[in-house]
Amino acid sequence: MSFNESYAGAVELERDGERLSLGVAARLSRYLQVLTQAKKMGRDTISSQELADYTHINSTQIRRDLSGFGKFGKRGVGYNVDSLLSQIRKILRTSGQHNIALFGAGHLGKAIASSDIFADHGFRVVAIFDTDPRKVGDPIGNSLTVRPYDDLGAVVDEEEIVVGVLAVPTDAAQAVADDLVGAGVRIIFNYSEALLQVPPEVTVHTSSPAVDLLYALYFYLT
Amino acid sequence: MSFNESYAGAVELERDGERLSLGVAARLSRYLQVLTQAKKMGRDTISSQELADYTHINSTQIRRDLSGFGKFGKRGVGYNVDSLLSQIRKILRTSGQHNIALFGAGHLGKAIASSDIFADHGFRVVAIFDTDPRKVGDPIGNSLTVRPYDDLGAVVDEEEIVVGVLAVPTDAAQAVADDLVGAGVRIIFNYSEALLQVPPEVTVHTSSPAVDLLYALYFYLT
DNA sequence: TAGATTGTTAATCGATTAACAATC
DNA sequence: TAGATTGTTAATCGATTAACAATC
Repeated sequence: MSFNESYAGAVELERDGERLSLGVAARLSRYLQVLTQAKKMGRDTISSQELADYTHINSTQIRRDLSGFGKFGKRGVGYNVDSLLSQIRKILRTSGQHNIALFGAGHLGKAIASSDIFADHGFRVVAIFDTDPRKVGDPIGNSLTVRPYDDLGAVVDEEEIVVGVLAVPTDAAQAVADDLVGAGVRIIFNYSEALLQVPPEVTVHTSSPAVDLLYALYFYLT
Repeated sequence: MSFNESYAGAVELERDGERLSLGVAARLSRYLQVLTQAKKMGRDTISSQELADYTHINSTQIRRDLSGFGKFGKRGVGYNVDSLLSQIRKILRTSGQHNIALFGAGHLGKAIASSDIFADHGFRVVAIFDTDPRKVGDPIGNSLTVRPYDDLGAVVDEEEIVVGVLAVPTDAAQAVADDLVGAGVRIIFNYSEALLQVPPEVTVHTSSPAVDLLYALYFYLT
């Protein structure tokens, strides 16, 4: 492994599997999201202040986060969108391809499956399941069709699924979580309101669009 | 105004419009969400450790957050679910009724409109709009029908809309935001990927289910 | 009593912010 | 050069964590 002296901060990242902190990873992801959109809008450069306006993250914090990994900006100009995009992708290791299975072909499942945000960032939704036989075979998004729930185990193995996303009704969520754990999946994304019980080696992340809205409203309305 | 000595922390909250910090408000909302679900599951009490397991917030942090407003727990037992629910609701002032207008009757719009989480917390989606004339009049959720987009101004006035939620395609979001601002709405929730330009007195909160997933995956996968 | 869990302290770490020299 | 914006320092604030007496 070799690296330039001026990227001393990046050493931190590489050193014996040392992870980014949750906070830094979250912020870098948000910069990535804004940069991706800025690029689509044809922007060449962007300043830390503009990133701050869009993310509500303090501009000093942004410059600090970035300068920890190298000198990516030009004083008086800002950051080059393309170059910053590729730097952050490198830091977040988004080059790897990770496969996702989605459960529930209802409104939320369709909304998630149709989003182009995964393709934008190197993730792929490779399967969508539903227990309703009438939905099996329905086309979803560009390239998927709804599969029968019983295929879960086989698909997890064959497609190397690392994440299961639950967009099912609250009272169905625990059963799906159990089956995913049984199939060897260690990361579960829960968009239902269920409080899931899983073994300690499995990580559950719960959030839902409506809950996000609520949380922010509490703040803005007071 | 009168209050018990033992609730000294709450004074902080009442004192001349002093706000909760963003962090505290966010965490209290998450406790509320877990408590609501725990209550539905028939639980009577819950410990700070259980809240920590479900929210991934440190249990000491949780006890600290709560003890700032009063002594809500019983040592050796935990917190009474009902009583903690009502205390947090009081702190977050969720008694008030706030009306929301939703834009976009696609998959995400329908998913949000059908969620019962708003009703659970004193918010109401009172209108859903779409520019597609074929969707106008369609029933959504329990009590709504899709309204024509041109009714926006009138509905904002008549229904006292305080929040506009954008579940529209990215390239349509800015136009809706402009119209909402023109109608006097000051809080916009953006579930599209668009980077919205609004006047300084308007707050935009951008998030989308797929982006949330991305952000957390970066962390869990490394 | 014995076991469990709160409420609280103290120590540490990371986030936030203002300020400003460096420099494009 | 003049204006803008980065990279970085220093000071402050809030979050995190361990530890433990109080007490249910």
